[in-house]
Amino acid sequence: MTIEKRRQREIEEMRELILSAASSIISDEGIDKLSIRKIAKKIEYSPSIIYHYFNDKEEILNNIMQRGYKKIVSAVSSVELKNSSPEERLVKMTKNYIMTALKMPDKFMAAQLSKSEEALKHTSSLFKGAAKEKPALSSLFQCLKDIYKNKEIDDDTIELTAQVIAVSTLGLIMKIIVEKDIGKEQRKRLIDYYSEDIVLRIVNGSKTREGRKEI
Amino acid sequence: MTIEKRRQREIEEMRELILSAASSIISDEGIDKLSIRKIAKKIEYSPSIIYHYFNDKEEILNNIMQRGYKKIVSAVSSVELKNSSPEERLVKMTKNYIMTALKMPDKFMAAQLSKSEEALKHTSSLFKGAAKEKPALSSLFQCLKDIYKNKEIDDDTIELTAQVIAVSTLGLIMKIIVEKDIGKEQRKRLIDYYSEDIVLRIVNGSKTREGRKEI
Amino acid sequence: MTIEKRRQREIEEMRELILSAASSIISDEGIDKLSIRKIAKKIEYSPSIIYHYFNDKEEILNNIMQRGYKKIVSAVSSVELKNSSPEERLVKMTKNYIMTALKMPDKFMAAQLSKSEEALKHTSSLFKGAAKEKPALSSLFQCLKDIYKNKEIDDDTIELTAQVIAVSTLGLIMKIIVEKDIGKEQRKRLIDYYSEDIVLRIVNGSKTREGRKEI
Amino acid sequence: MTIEKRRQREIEEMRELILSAASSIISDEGIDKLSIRKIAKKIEYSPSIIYHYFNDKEEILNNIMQRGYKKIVSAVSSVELKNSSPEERLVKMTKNYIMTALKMPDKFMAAQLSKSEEALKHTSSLFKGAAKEKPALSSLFQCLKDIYKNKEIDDDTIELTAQVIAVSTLGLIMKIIVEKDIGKEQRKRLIDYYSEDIVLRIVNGSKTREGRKEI
DNA sequence: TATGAATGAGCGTTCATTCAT
DNA sequence: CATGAATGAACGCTCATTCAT
Repeated sequence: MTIEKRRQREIEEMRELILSAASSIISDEGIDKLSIRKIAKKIEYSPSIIYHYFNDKEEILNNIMQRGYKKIVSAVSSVELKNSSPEERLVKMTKNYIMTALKMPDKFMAAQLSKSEEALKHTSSLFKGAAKEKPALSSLFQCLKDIYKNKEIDDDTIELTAQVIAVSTLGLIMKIIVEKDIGKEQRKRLIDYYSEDIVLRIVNGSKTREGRKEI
Repeated sequence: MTIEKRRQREIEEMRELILSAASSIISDEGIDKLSIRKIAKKIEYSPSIIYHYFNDKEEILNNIMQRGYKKIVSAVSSVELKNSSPEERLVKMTKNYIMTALKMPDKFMAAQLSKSEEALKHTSSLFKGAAKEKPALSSLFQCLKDIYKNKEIDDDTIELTAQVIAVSTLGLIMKIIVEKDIGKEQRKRLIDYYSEDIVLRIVNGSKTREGRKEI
Repeated sequence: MTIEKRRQREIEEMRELILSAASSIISDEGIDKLSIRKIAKKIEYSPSIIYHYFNDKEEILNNIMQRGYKKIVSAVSSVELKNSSPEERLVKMTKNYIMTALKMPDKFMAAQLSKSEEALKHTSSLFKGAAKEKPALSSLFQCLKDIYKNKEIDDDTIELTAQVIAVSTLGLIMKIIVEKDIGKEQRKRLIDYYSEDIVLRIVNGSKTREGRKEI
Repeated sequence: MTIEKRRQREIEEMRELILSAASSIISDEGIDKLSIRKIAKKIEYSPSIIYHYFNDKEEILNNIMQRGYKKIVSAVSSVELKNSSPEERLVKMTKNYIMTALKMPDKFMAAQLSKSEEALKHTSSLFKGAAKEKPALSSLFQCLKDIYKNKEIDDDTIELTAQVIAVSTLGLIMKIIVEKDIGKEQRKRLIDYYSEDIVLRIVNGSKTREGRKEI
């Protein structure tokens, strides 16, 4: 039994090794520069051995992506501050999302930018009804509903708002990843300002000064 | 002199020919399917001649991207509705930006996601002081200044806001590109809602309901 | 002793298992799609174990082919219709040969077309004296001798005739295999016409119309 | 003009070089062991250059085969001995066929044994009506008609006879190629006996001794 | 006895690039 | 100015085989 367990562990370790090598190549050179041979060179094994642990290149890519989704989803969903206002939760959620994504920039980018069906199964979030299907978006949607509970805003609009917040945040994350040299301080300024101010303005704001008076 | 001028012109024409061929390949097949051979076939010359006009493939790509930036900059800057409010200008700007980017999705993505120094020279916009250096961001910054002209908001914050709006818009654009099958209607809904509502909320909004009342 | 016998039997069983798996792969996908891995998958063992029972892939192939020869030989030799004329036996023999070969087209082709020494040891039949060495050809030779028993035809010529009949039949078989889509009906027509008419003409026929009259 | 002609010639030479290298590999190792890389090694060029002269491996194979067909067809069709009997023509035809095929054993085998549609377009000859479509078979068919002109034999049967003669001859050729070491003398014996005796027996022979008497 | 890890060679093909002409 | 010949590296992938356990 132990021997089999050890083998299982070794397999898992090798898979991990391959995946992390792949991840780092993606982050260094971009997803379409990833090649089996490069992975092999990086882990100092022959290319063929990779096919012992994965069926093909796509399986490797799918694995990298799925790990990303899971972390993101749990980062967003796990915000359960019971005694806090929905606004506070929204801020926390946004920040969690950003921070989690920034901890795995390569994988995150790879996942979010892939147009493959496999990837889109997880990452698509702009279609009508996405708030019901996509776990991360759904958490955001619920949070917005709480915020709007005393107002008469239809679900479609709330979903739209959730989608826009999601993609906006994504834009910030991506740019922070791409512009890798902006410095910690500026990075913090942007993230804090965005998640503590901008997001709240989006949900609470009114379009114009005049509009605001009317409320 | 004239003969040299003609030569210069011919060179420019050939470069033009090559670049537009390359552009159309990128539009048709995506940026990573671009190859020197395909360009050559399209312009009906031999592959080698291309190296008379460009040092290598990268130079071609850089040129194409620079054109992209220019289009974006002019799309954003050319909003000169003199008789309109700055808010109206902001909306128009945002929409122009989105629409222009969506007309050249592959080039836009490639440019915005490249971590190469060449690309970052044009696309970086998150560093402190970017509003003064980057033409497109500068236009946005000016617009915000107009909106805030009666308020006491320091330039740093306005720059931050401009940066956040820029990256948010970018996020929307990218997601629309990646999720290529959301349908025209939903696409329009998102773009309109974002540029006509959300962006205005960002600039005019207050953080909380309570905060808003105080204004 | 018994334990060793059992081991021997188990080894033989395993070899059998491997060979029949290989055979079925060859039938399904053709001889050049046969691979150790596929055999291993089919018998649900690891590829390496196969090397315990065979030295290499070639040994497996040689074994499979030898079985083929045996089937052919027995198909030809087993025609023991005691009460029938040698002509009838010849017809039966030819048909048996064709039918047996067509039941294992890939193996048959591979064997007959291989120029390897191993293969030629079994398949060569054109050399002088082949009728004495090669079992299948020998059966044919005997049959011809019976047919010609009242004529004065030297053994060399009879051998030559046997060889020619053998290769002719081979040609028909191969073409039927290669032209896999001729249809059952036409196939039957060809086989019947060849084995019931042509072969008899070969053995009994005379060269020219004049010649025939003389008989 | 001359320069272009020279270039054309050089291209043709290179194609020839590639094709003959490919041919010799096929004859040495069999058609399914042919690889672009082996060709390249044999002609001492890089593998990629081959793609300057041929679009892909298949084009090379098709070329090899088509050359074969043409030679065969002309070998069979060009027998125009006006003052000779149809029987004499048949003998000559058969011998020409055999000799031509044996001059390019590799190509001939490759063509006749390929199951690819491309190849079968040229080599298939067993289907009903083949005598009308296939040039080589048609020549043979005409020859048989001349032989049978005073007898009442329907075209279908004549076609069948032509087909059987064709495949028989093929069988002889193939075996002679495969058994490459039978020696010149034996080879000649077989070819002469087959084309001068056997073939005539096939066309003129009757099934049984009794049958012959009836004629 | 049987395994799984690992290798190295090979496959067809595409590519950016160089160079003599 | 423009060409075509040529290269060498790289791609994903499959294979027969070896070896320590």
